[in-house]
Amino acid sequence: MKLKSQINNVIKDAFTKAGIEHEPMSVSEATKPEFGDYQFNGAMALSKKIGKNPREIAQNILDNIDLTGVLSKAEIAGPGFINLWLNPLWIGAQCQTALEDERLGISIRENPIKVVVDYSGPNMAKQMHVGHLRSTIIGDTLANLLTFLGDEVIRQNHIGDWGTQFGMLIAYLEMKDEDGSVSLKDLEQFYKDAKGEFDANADFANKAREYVVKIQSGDAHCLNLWQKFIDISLGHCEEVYEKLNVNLTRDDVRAESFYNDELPKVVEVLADKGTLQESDGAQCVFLEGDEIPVIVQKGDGGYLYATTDLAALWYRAEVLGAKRISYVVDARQAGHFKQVFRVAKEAGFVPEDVKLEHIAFGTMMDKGGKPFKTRDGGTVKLIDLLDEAVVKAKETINNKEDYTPEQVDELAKIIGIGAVKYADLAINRESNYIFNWDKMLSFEGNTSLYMQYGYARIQSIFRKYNAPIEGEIIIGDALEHRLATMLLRFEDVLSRAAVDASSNQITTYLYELVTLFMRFYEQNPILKGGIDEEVKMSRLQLANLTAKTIKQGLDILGIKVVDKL
RNA sequence: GCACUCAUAGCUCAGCUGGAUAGAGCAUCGGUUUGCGGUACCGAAGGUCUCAGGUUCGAAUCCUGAUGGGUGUACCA
Repeated sequence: MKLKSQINNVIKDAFTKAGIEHEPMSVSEATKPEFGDYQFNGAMALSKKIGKNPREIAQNILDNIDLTGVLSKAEIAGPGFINLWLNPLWIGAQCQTALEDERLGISIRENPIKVVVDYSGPNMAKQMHVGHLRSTIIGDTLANLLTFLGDEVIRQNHIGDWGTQFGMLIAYLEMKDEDGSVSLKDLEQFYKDAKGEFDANADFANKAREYVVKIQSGDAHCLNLWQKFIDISLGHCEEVYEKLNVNLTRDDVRAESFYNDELPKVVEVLADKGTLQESDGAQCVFLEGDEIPVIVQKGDGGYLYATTDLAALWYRAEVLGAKRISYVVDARQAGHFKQVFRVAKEAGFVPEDVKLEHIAFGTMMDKGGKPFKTRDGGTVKLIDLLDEAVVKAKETINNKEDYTPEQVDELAKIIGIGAVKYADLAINRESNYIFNWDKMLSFEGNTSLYMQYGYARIQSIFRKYNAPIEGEIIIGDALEHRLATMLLRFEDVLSRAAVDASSNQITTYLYELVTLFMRFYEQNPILKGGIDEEVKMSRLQLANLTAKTIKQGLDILGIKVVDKL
């Protein structure tokens, strides 16, 4: 239900009837319940354009506003605000419609576009660490969200599988002379060992360098080893994706190496356009206003990540046909993407109408506000963090004796992983955020457990009331009215979150929804004695729609729900 | 040096295209129960939105400057 545009239409009609030629600005949610459900603030803005005083304009709009359908009441307040009340009959009916629909009344985009979401992007030389968490889950949420709204989403995992370090790694793999399944269990250690050998053993170092060249020139033996290495390393990542409940598969992988053949062409095209300049032996594009050039080819002839990114942009826009390309990458790379996007547009790798965006996010910090590290200063492996979350989640489960050990484990997984993801997604992605176990595993405040608890509580109602539900949703009091309105806002929230790629708009909404439901439920009994049958039916349906909305919202965030906690 | 970014309650954070008395949670203090899941709900207290100007009928939000923090600054990705 596109609630806001429904209300906007009513205002628009009022404008037409009132003979106001201007396009009305959009209504917004009322800041307080006393001010109604929505408010229209456009009268003040119009006052100068039309040359009348705002209250007069507001009165004119008010006189022409239709109060028989969507709205039931409208009032002028203050300098010219128009406060709007939704019609209880109408919102009741709309909730009913939503409840009967699989998609909860949320429309599928009429003009869907192809969107590439580039996220996760682990380095095959190392194990995934906490730094990959945000890219992975923010990107996954964006992809889930756009898919749900009807866009054609192409997930792209731009893994780092190319570069000088791989010569060293496969040379070391060969030296160990085994299939890799043992020594690659701990990539971090393997990398360290290889590096140790590289530094200590000149013969090995030479061989490593030799292997870099061999891979790049397509030597079968080396490529074979390299492939084996990548397969195992990617397998580690997939374990993490599985644990994280993230929808990335091998089909989504377009590695750096995938673009190898295109790299010389990128440089050629730029040279043909005349945008290329040599500087200190390197091939560069100097952008107007930027001091630092974009280097696309090194002095020794090698290519750089900007080159690969340009090739990838071309591939995504021209081959895949994307109209929106979203890079979910650490905010520190803002400068890089700004430049690469400009070059891509100016050189025509990407058509003008394609939207390129860097979905930047901040760093994960520890309690002291420092970048998140292990006690000895190393990076925290993502898999360890997730396992710890599950262990800690287990401690929060109260009546373990009600479940089998397997059920407890399953529950702990859902709760623990959900808590980590929710805590991250609930923060405005652009700011750094402080990682805090106690906070994220708390049942209080804007946490996943509060949502889970709310959801489980509703499920408990339906376990108790196991009979057919008939009748209509009747909006009887103020809390029901607010709850129903909140439920109908879901699509507006999702649309907005899709534009801004901001998951925290979804979490904020869910938190408000659950809070509102808890209040509603506190004051409006459902299954207690003395409740009128019609009212009971109505409230059961509101509860049901609330639960479905929570579930759908968390599903987009990639978080599972459980019926019992 | 230059560029980008952030600054909101003791703490952690919301605040959408500028709108009415700036909102939550934690912590503090107080209240609600013969309890449909109290891991809940209600209330109190807590703010010169870093500072100084400007634009506007109207600014936490937009612009300029200052201060303080973070990040980036050509052949790594």
